[in-house]
Amino acid sequence: MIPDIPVDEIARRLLGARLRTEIEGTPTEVALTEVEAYGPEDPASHAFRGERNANRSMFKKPGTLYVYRSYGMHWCANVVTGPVGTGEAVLLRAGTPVTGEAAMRRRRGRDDHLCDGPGKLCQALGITGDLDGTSLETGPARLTLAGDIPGKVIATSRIGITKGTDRLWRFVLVQ
DNA sequence: GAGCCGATATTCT
DNA sequence: GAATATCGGCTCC
Repeated sequence: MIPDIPVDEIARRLLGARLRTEIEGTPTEVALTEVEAYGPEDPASHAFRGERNANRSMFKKPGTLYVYRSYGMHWCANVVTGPVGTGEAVLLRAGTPVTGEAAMRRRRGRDDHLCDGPGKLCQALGITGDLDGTSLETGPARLTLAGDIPGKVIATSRIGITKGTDRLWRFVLVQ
């Protein structure tokens, strides 16, 4: 499912892809609009200092879902990309609702800003640490790549990091 | 809309 | 004890 190309190129191609979850019988789906790539020898990456308990699934095979807790209270979802053991992943930062918007409102407890941030995206889709390490092909959360990128892509520096800020590996879909 | 700030878990120094 | 791939609520324009 994940092509064998550099992680930043994969990140770019994930824009417009559909991420669908079916949690407790409730289907929800978004189209991705914002992602960030994290590569090997990348000081901003969780994998930079090697494999640990918390980032174990980042080293699994491409197409694995890597979920981690951020700032103690939010979940963030990543798509593992590199071959087994490399620790490459793409952080899914934001999307637009496609199906199950009512369920997203319920989970989020509000009617706006449903999935315009990494933590919010996970909450809207019902993604938690329980899904860490599951397959995006056969698990409760599934990814479908878009044929073409539906719009214009801009690349910027990544958000919320202090190292590796020179890499323009944050990709945002506009229009 | 921009800017501050508190809440909170896990890891590393 | 500090840092961190954040969010939401609150201010003040």
